[in-house]
Amino acid sequence: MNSSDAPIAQQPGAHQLRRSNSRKILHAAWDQGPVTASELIEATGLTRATVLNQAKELVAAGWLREAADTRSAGEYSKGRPALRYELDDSSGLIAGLDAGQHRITLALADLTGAELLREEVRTDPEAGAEQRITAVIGLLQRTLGSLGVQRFAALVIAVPAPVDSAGRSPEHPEGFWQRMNPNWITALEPYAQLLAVDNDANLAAVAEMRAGASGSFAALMVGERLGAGIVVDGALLRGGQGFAGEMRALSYVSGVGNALGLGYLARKEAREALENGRVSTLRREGLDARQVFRVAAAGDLLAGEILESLGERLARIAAVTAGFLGLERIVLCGAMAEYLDPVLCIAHRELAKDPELAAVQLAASSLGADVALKGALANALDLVRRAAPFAK
Amino acid sequence: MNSSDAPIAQQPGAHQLRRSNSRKILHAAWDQGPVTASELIEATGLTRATVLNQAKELVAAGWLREAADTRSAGEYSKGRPALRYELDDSSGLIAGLDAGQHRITLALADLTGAELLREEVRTDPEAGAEQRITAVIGLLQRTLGSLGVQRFAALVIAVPAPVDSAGRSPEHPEGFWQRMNPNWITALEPYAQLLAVDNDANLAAVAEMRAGASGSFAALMVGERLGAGIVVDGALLRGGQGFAGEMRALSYVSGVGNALGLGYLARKEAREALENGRVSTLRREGLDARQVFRVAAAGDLLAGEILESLGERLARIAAVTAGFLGLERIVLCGAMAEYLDPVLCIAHRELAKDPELAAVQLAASSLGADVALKGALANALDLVRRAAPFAK
DNA sequence: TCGACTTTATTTAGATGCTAAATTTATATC
DNA sequence: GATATAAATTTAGCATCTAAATAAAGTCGA
Repeated sequence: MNSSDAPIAQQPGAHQLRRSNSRKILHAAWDQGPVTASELIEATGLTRATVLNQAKELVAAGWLREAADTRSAGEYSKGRPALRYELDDSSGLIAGLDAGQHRITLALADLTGAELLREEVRTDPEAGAEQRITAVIGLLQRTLGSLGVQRFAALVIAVPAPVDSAGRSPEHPEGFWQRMNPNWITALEPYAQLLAVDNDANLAAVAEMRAGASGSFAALMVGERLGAGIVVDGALLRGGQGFAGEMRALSYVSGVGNALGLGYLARKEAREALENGRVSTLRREGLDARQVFRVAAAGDLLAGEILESLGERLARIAAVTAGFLGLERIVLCGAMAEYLDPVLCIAHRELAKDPELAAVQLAASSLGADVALKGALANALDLVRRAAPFAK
Repeated sequence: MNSSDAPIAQQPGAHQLRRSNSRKILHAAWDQGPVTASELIEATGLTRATVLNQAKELVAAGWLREAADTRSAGEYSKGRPALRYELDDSSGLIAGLDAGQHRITLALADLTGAELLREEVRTDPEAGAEQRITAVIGLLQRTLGSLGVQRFAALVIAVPAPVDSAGRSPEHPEGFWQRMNPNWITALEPYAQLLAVDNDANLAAVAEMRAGASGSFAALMVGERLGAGIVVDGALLRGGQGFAGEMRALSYVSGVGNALGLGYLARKEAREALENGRVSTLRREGLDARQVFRVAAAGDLLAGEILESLGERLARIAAVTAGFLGLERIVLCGAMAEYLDPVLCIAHRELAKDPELAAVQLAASSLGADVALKGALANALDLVRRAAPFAK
């Protein structure tokens, strides 16, 4: 009997998860070339009416564009020619940034993931956070400016430090992690719609996933210091404060004892042996891992011994990491991956001694020295795909 | 100009994810007592019309029931009394089964998770798969029969073996894992609508999560053999063939060397010391871990040494597992957890020596000897909640 | 006991985003 | 130009929501 006016306010908001089909359609169109509506119907299980409707909206929103029709594309067909849509790759740029200790590399790609250009600047490894930030912002502004683009659709930054889910790195006694990750997220916020920071090994793992790895595996960076990106059941692990994949615990593993990288150890062992007067074809000038491998291949005894010790070490590291987590595969990443084969052979031999562990596959990555950067790009692309279609 | 009839068949199906709001409402009503529609509006953000509509349907479907109205429940209020709904807990039973080596325990609970009854049968640890299956089926049939229930809404089985995502266990040289998990999923399919098998340590981890644990931690079973349920970033790890949390790799950890449990080692070390003629108040008859702890508390030197060695061992195990994964916490589970304190103290002392590792919290579970069973129940409840509302 | 008041349920009228089916359009072939 | 084909477009209808108005069920004070 309430005859007063006052309408009862009911919750507004809503509209929640509607429009989920436009995402379906966009995703189905993403990685193929031009697609006809019929193919989209097939792929999404939606009705023709829906597909055409949504496709029209996606074109209006700048996510898709109409391509030449089926007939002109070659496939002969009777009947009315089908409309064809393709991803409007000009509608956004994605970026990956490898902010390493000595070098900062920026890679750009379009929305299909095709790389467009790459820029690189060197930095003083001792440089403070401020300097690094201005160097990166300069690089970004220059690149954006020269392309006449406001900002990137997504930017992912690879850093040599643990990174938690919020993009922060824990404190390090010497402040190294803070220097490597001076809160990039807030610093670079103006330059990308979607932004993420991650550990370089984690991004290497992402790159490996994109290249086909699946299930449970680790991407192990083997150069200067060991660090792993760990994927279990298809999901990248992060852990408290981003510590998953940190290799400090190797100090408890017998026959390993530290988390030093294979490259570092190759140099160190060679240098020490030479200082102790060992005979070898190794030269002290320009002594690096590559030289050790080369000389070993030519039959040098000392270098051979070094590789032997590295191989045994690697086998133990693989056995332990894989053992606790049920990893099926360990992929060795970094610049050394290209010439790591001899060490891999030794490690395989060692692993085969314990049949229970033979299940772990150990292999070198085929993605080259810039895996982390590739992973950053892959991750950036993924961010866009997951968020799309969003307003631009 | 095609005036023929032939209607173009367009995709049927559809209806996909609609009705998602009924799930929202059911979930909001699940763990509270009786709830008014207004409270559901608040909790779900939906309109009154929607909430009442869906609630009505959920009542019809047997998931909710109407409870006494607000007024009669005590809270005074003016105006028209609100309808109140509550979970119809009589509408389904969930079950957890701990299918251990020596003992099989069945626990039943209603849909709120309140435990109703527990049954236990002993089994010959050497019994074959067939025998174990018939024992379990007998137990289930008896229980279902006595309650006059067709089948459980969900049943989760805990087994002492690795279990992959399909519920299978890998082959074990002695066939142990197959005996413990003789493909329970297919064997027990008639007895529950939702069915899952998992490793007991994994389910212990689930129980800990239900009890409030979050982030990254491990539930470590410490009795006869070590085994862990590992949770990273809130997700339970499984790994290839379910091997995540297997502790075989401890054979590579210096000062540990094997995956034997603390209880087993306490007995073994005590027995060996006595055989070597060590003086102690320990008695050889009925020698078990508990006795070692008791005697140590009374000042026995030998027992004290044993606890000391267990503590140091535990510290290393914790450091290694936590180190690789960034675990924030390790919870010790199993029957021993209740009296494990002295060993924990020693382990804490050891961990504190390395400040980098002091971040790992080490604690005994407060969930008692039947953690795995509790986890199985929790998991079963979760299965139902995730699947609900489904046809019954 | 009656009515004012409060808080809720119920009803009614759109809006949205889809399906299903009929209809129209664009092209190739004969 | 008629015919066939395969597509786009239109139209109707349905399910599930929101928004707003209306009815109901109780309390409270006079």
